[in-house]
Amino acid sequence: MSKLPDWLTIGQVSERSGVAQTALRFYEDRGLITAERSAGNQRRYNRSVLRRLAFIRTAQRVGLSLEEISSALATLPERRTPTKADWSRLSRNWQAELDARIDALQRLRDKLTYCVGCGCLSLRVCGLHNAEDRMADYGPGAPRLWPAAEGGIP
Amino acid sequence: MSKLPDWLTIGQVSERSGVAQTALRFYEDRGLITAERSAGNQRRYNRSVLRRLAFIRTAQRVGLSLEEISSALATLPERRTPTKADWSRLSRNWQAELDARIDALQRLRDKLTYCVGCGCLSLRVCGLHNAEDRMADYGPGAPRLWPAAEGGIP
DNA sequence: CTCCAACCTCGACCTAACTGGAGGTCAAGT
DNA sequence: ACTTGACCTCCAGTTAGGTCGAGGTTGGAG
Repeated sequence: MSKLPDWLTIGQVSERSGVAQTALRFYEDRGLITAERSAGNQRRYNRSVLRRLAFIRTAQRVGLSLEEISSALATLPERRTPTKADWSRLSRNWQAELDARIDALQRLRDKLTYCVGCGCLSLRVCGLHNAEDRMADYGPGAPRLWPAAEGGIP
Repeated sequence: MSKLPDWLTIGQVSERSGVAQTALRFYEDRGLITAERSAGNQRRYNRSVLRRLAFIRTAQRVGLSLEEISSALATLPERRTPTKADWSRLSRNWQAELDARIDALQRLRDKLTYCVGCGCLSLRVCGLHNAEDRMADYGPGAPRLWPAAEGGIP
């Protein structure tokens, strides 16, 4: 049997994940990933980092900040086995956030679908248009568009 | 009947939309929104800007850049009525993009759901884990994680 | 042992998306 | 006429998420 090592160099991780080496060091700096070091101080990654990176990039792609991702991943110890309780807590938080974002996306998409039919984004009179101007009802000192998004995108 | 004006000041738009005045000027600068000017050079917004802002913020929240949003909105003339052809083209593009993102989000969420069950994000042996390490199959000079995301988030 | 590609750190720089401040204008109220 | 507050422009600064390059070290092949 060939004895392929059970770790990866930064170059290998970069190539396999498509994440630049500079970004990998940056992520490490931010605590999103970790690596052992060789005798000569070079990074030695566990294969599991690939999964972690896939997770990070996917999360990022859908609009989550590195900090949000980081604090989620932080609750998943890379060394110790996480307790099921840790897991459930993290998961519950994320599910809510993800559900909200999926919802927002779908509404955005559906809005577009409707509008193709009626051309209302041209911003004249339209049922949808008026439906969204409801916020005017709150009068001065009016509410924010996304009260639920507090702590989301600033 | 009271004669409430058919336009809004920047302060009113800011309050109703929850978007800072500085951001409104910034958006205008980037061509995302427009405004008439009063005799004294102050911005006078059409109510329709509120809908546009809702759209912008929603799109942004789900990870689209201002440039992407801008180029989409750019095809919707605020003054002329857009042709149905314009509309369909724009819509098709966005639908695809949005569908892709919704998909990514759902996969992310479902992954989490599964993992709560098996604890696989602890990064030991797990069906899912291995399923994702398939990229190793491509060998060196391997592909990117998201070949389809070309031109997406950098 | 010698090479050289691949690695290291550190600090400067970059883009996107804003925010804040300085300094000035405008319109309404007293 | 004066004051006040909402507005204007312009420009510098901030945060997130990185990239780049200089200058130095490592490690595997020959």
